[in-house]
Amino acid sequence: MEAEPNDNEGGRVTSNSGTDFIRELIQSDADHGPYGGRVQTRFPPEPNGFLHIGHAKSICLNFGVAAEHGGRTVLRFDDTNPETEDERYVAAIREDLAWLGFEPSEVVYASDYFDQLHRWAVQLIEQGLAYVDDQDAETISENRGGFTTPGVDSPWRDRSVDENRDLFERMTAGEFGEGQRVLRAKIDMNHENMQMRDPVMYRIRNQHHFRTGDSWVIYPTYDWAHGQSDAIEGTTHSLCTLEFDSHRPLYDWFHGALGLGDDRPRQTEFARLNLTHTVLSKRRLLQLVDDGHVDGWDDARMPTVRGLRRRGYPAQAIRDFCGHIGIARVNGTHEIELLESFVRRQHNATALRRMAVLDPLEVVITNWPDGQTDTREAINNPEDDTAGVREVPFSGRLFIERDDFMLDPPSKFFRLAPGREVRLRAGYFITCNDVETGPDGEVIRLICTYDPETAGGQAPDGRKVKATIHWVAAETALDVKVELYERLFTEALPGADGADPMASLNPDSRLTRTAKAEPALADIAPGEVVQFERLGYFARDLDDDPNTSPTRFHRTVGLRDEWANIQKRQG
RNA sequence: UGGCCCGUAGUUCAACUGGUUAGAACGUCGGACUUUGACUCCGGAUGUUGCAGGUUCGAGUCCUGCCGGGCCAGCCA
Repeated sequence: MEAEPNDNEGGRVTSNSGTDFIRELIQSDADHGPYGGRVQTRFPPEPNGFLHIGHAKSICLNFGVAAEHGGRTVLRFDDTNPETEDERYVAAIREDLAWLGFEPSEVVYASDYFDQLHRWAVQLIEQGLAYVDDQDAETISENRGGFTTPGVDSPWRDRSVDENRDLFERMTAGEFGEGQRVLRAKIDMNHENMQMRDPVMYRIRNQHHFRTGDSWVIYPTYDWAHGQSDAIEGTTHSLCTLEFDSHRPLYDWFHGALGLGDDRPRQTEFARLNLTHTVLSKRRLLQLVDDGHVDGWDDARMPTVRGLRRRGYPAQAIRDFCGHIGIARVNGTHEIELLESFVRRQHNATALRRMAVLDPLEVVITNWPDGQTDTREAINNPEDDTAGVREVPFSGRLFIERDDFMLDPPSKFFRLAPGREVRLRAGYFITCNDVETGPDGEVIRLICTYDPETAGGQAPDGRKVKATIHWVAAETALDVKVELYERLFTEALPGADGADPMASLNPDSRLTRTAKAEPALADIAPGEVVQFERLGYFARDLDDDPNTSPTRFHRTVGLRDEWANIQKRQG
């Protein structure tokens, strides 16, 4: 693995260093670990929500490291809690995973292992390492103790093996109500690690499970199901986020108690992804949806895979980002700008160019032959010779961007102003001779002339212009709805210092405009991303009717904008 | 309050496991180029490696103590 830092060959970007502590561990295990060179990972989502960019990091890691060693990655749905889980999430997760570009070696469910888990639970009971507790949830919680106070043994902790076995079978058979009894591991109520104070293995839930139906009324907890599922599948490296660090001793304890061999799975934790100006917790995302701050899980402002997809973020850019940010044990927050830079890099190479005007200002060309329409040829993508050219209609009445004109421009402003000449991209040079203003002094129309000698954009006399601006011919313009997005949260770290994250929700995170666009925009398919010249990348809505002219675009990300920086600096 | 994890440019990560002047990306600033103020190219700035001691010829790396942040007391995952 001699990857150069930030190697961008073939459009694939490697991580900062090309390696990380997890890859080093796996390499070492592959060389002389207990797995005989085998590497197997798993991605274990709970089917109760949609995948987001944080999951993408985990997916890239799990699938990435396995692939690097010719290993396998299992997609395992962690369906141990029928309360919130549902089939529809399974479908969505599989779809998102495929869109991200990953194919699992196998698709399984923790519920596939319910029989085995149950047999193992009985085994632990017989070994005297698990017991049925009759205490209710509140009492169990009280008796668990605190960080500085030891726990109190349950009065049912020393039941006989026979009684435990009998009670557990009756739990399984549905003789008791929810919350009446649980199965607990018998470890140490005085352990300094709270996870080891006799954790619950099974609880009673009289609920219909979307896969096992009504055949079970007891369901394994995460701690009991997860590590054992890993073991059943032959996972070698169980990679999870930092908050499970304190669960690792328990993860290992179960395997040890069951007498698993040295080739049992090992858990390694890494930092979850955080991104500025957004939230990534399931709870917060749900809140955004439920409170109607966004249209749904697939709203283009959501950091969900579906949201990013609608927004026009390419899977490749997401993968490159995940590969680049690396893996560490430090809980940090990545700047969303980094993700955006990968999105731009990708689209710059591949996106077709089109012209659209978001805030139209009318331009009348006084020396243009009345009623005549000309056709200009424009390059589809200067970064890609194979993308070809297209025809753009030109006429005596045009729209340009309101921002591209100033009545009284500062010295740094290069664009159009009274008496100034600029180039219309792929068109002609035009000069502004006069300005029509409305009652409040606002500019409503520019009176210009064009230079017929500058067709194609070059002046035969060699004179230069300081700016090239985009434009659209009025008569042939398409009206399209364009969604402009700003940060979902104004604060870089919503909820920092204990604040309510929702307090920094940006009320103007979406701005809808009706843009004037050139006719060739009709060539763009739903889901496809184009560059509106000088403005940014825009994705045609996925649900737009492919048989009609485009009606809706989402701004994926703006272009880098030096002029905006200059303005910002000068206040 | 106890235990565990973690502190390296603004941000995220490197630093060949104790060895020369601590690097890169994104961001930022300046310049070149330009029919996108984009892209590309060149260059600059930003570090008391959290702090204080210690070991050593030599410490970002090892040790001790502080400080700061995160996680843990669900029958959630």
